[in-house]
Order: sequence, then structure tokens, then C-alpha cells
Amino acid sequence: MGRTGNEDVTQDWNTVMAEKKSEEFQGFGLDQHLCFAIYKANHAFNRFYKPVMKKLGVTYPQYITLLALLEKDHQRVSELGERLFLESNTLTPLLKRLEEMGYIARTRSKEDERQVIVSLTKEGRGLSDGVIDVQHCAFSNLDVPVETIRQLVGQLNGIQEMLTEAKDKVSS
Amino acid sequence: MGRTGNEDVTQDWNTVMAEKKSEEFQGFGLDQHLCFAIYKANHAFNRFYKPVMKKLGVTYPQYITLLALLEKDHQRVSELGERLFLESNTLTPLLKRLEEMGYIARTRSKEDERQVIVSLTKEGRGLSDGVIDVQHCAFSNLDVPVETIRQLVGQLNGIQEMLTEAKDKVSS
DNA sequence: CGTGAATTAATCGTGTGCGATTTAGTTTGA
DNA sequence: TCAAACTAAATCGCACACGATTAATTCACG
Repeated sequence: MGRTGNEDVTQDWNTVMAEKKSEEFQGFGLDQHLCFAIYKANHAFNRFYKPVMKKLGVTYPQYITLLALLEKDHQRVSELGERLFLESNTLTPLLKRLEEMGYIARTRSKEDERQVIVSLTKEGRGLSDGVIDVQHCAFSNLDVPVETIRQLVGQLNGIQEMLTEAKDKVSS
Repeated sequence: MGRTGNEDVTQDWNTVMAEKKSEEFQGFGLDQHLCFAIYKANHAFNRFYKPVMKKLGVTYPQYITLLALLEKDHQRVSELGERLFLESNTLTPLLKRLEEMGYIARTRSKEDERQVIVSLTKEGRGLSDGVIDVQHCAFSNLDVPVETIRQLVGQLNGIQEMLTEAKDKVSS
């Protein structure tokens, strides 16, 4: 990731902030916050996907979870959680719902009875076609070149990593 | 936003998808989904801001709400909701909590008793310094040029708008 | 061996987020 | 004028999200 230009950049920011502070919040709008842009985009995806996924009978987080399982089956709860940035307090009830719907199976590991292995059922694996349709539907409405999407994904992942690192650093 | 190259782009996508479908989900990972990148970045901001905002005693959505009020005071609930993409079912309890904390006041409009006007208290207005500190803290950990952030915000807003439009179109 | 530390899920409480409905207040029109 | 249509906010039920705790199992070290 490198430290290229960090000092200059925060210098700029400090200058900007000093100005803002003196002009009583003028022009310091919500719309200039990266966090708000991400918050909005996330909402928009959520709301856009919702009707599409009602056909599959799953929610957005359940959909993401199934994607993770289609990518790699037979994961432990904690393994899934690492991938999805969620913990057992969120995943356990979510997985129980997916189990009730018949998309996944939850079984205790034989080697270590503490671990719960999450696996797709035949019906769960059958979702991959529907998932691809969902993706197609989203993308065909986006009117953005594939390359731009790829680039955007890269930048967002970079920011996510920096924030995660920074949090770990700060909390020490 | 223009229609530039939409046909070519979806053509590309269809080609890609046809390939994917035949290669049993190989390489079609979570990490290539824009929605997942946004989901992760949003989580990261959430988690990053949480400890910082505990000092202010507010949650992330409450913080966003206060930002909207610092930008424009004395908004109706529905007005705030439009700005934040939330409705009264979410905002009402959130605002009641902010009211209990003493940051805002909720008063029925004299002209139209149906409307509730949300205003910052003196203590609420006093948060703007803390808010700026939060921003500074986030940014100084990001190591990304201001210009890149601005560009990213623009792209995300564009995508959000397209998704919102598309949803409205589809649901008709 | 055996007991305390560590690990893994599950559970609990609070706070969003949202579809659907309800309540209260306003406008409209026969 | 006054009931029906409309509007704004509140309420309800369910599903995340997460900090904190708990229960069950395994590991590590004396």
C-alpha cells in the first residue's frame, strides 16, 4: 500500500478542516463525506436487490452468505464470518433460517465438536443460476464499463483494508 | 449520465456470464462483486467510526442524522428521511433516542399538526467540533489523496442514482 | 492424568432497517 | 358541511448487526 504522499495529503486535509471550522459548517455537507456516499450506495444496492431476491426467498445478507458458500462449500461458522465480516451472534440465526429454508445444512464436526460445518444442500447449489441472473439484472441496469467497476472494487477494497488496519492500530 | 457504450458493455457482460455458467462458478468470487465491495467498505466505516463516536455517545446512523441537521436545521421527519434514505419507521425511534440524549428537540408544527420538526439543541449544535475531529481521524488514517476521494464519491453517487432509478423503473 | 486457559458457537439486549398497518390531522369535493 | 381521500408520523413484526456474556469442548502445562 505504501506511504506515498501521506504527509502532504493530511496536510491538505488539515488546511481544509481549519477553513471549515471557521466558516460555520458551510459547504461541509453530507454529500462530501465518503462514508455517506458508501452508506447511500449500500442502501441502493440493498433496495435494488430486494425485489429481485424475493423470487429466491432470501434477504440480502442471506444472499451474500450463499455466494460465499457457492464459492467455497463446507465452511465453519467462524470461517464464513471471517469472509463476511460477521460473527456468530449474527450468523447463527441467519444460518438457522437458511437451514429451515432447505438451502444449507449445519452439522457438528466429528473431529472437533465445537465447530459447526455449514454446507449447501442440493437445493442450495441449485441457486447459482438464480444468482447469476441477479448479477446480470444489476449490471445491465448500471451502464458502467466493466473496467470501471473493477477499478472501483479495487479502490473500495483498498479503503476497507486501510480502515480495518487503522482500527486495529487505534484500538491497541 | 448518458448511454455511451451501454450495448457493448452488456454484451461483454453476457459473454462473461455465459462462460461463467459453464465453468461451475469457478473464479466468480464474492470479491468481484461491486455490491460486496460496497458492503465491506460500509462495514469497515461502521466499525472504524464506532469507537470514535462512543466519545460522543452516538451510533453511526445517529451521527449521520446529526450531520444532516448540522447542514440544515429544523427539518421535518419526512424531509430528513428523504436526505438519509430512511422512513419514519426507522427515524422515529432513532430521533427519540437523540432527543433523550438532549441533542435534538421534536416539536409538532403549528401550521400542520401532522408534521414533526426536528431541531438541534444548543448541545446538538455544539457537536460540530467533535464531528470535524471524527472526519479528521478517519481521513488521516486513509492515506488517499483528496482528489481520489472526491472522484470516488462521485462514482458511488452515480451508481447509487442509477440503481435508484432502475429500481423505480423495474417496480412499475 | 487433571485443571485452568483457550476456542467455538450460541444466547441476550439494544439499535437499526424496512414492509405493512394504524392513528391523527388536513384537504377535497359532492 | 361533512365524509372520503390523502398525508405525516407512529407503531408493529421480523431480520440483521454487534458488544457482552455463556456453554460446551479442546488444549496445554504442570
